[in-house]
Amino acid sequence: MERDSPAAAYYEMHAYLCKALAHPVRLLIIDQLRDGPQAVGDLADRMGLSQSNLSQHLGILRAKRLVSHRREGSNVYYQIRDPRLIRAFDLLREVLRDVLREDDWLVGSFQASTPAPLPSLGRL
Amino acid sequence: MERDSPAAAYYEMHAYLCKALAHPVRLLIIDQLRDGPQAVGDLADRMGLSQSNLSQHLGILRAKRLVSHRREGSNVYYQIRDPRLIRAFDLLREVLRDVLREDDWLVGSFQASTPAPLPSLGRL
DNA sequence: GCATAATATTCCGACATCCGAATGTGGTTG
DNA sequence: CAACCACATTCGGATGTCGGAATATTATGC
Repeated sequence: MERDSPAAAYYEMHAYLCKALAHPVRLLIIDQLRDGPQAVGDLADRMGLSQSNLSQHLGILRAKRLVSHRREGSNVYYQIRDPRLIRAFDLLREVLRDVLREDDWLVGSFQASTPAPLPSLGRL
Repeated sequence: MERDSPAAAYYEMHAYLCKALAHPVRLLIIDQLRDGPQAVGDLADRMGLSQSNLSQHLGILRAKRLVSHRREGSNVYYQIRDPRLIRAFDLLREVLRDVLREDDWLVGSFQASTPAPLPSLGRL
């Protein structure tokens, strides 16, 4: 494949989109928006995140056109743009479940290399 | 807020998996393995990547259990473990297509001047 | 207009990822 | 075993990402 072919550009953009999924907080946000729009404040409360940090993550999802937002009064409501995003999310989660079932992976390489903790939430 | 709840750990691992998709070269690899196993050397030739770099990316996919590998003679063959990975790949590519159609986010602007902070990953 | 609430953006130090070069490892061939 | 081949791993510097604090923006109520 040529280095700067249109195909290569497509993979770059695809990766650019996927980077939005490559962070636990943003996955949590997507999962929270699964059943409809949510106001930023409510999300922050429920997720136990700082306002600034949540807003930054929402900004990333917004820049990549994965969520849309509208003002309503003094609040801003975010929602998922495309339901296929949820389907992709769920597919990857299924893959993850099977990976975890196959071998004892959790106690192996993962925990060693990722010390980052997270606020809790939600249904699995 | 329990920062180490099982739910949070799940999102962390989900993100850890997604990071494998968050790079154009690894997406290209996944696409190349779509129709069956491939030897490392063939992949390197076809993609025009350095041996070292390809091997590092394969190592990441392998560590996350997204591909499996087997020796055969002096070659090593890689393949996708779970077809749902391909489905997720395709879903996200569809979402990308529509995103690009909605706003004219790409056309002409991707290569010359970046409207939103699109990352330039040097060379593919 | 002023004060306040809700959200966004900027700045910056800490940490993670990327890639090439060099080096290591295991299998094959003579 | 020695020389190669196919591939993996390590090292290091450049570059990118993260999150908190501070600051800016946009509405609402008075």
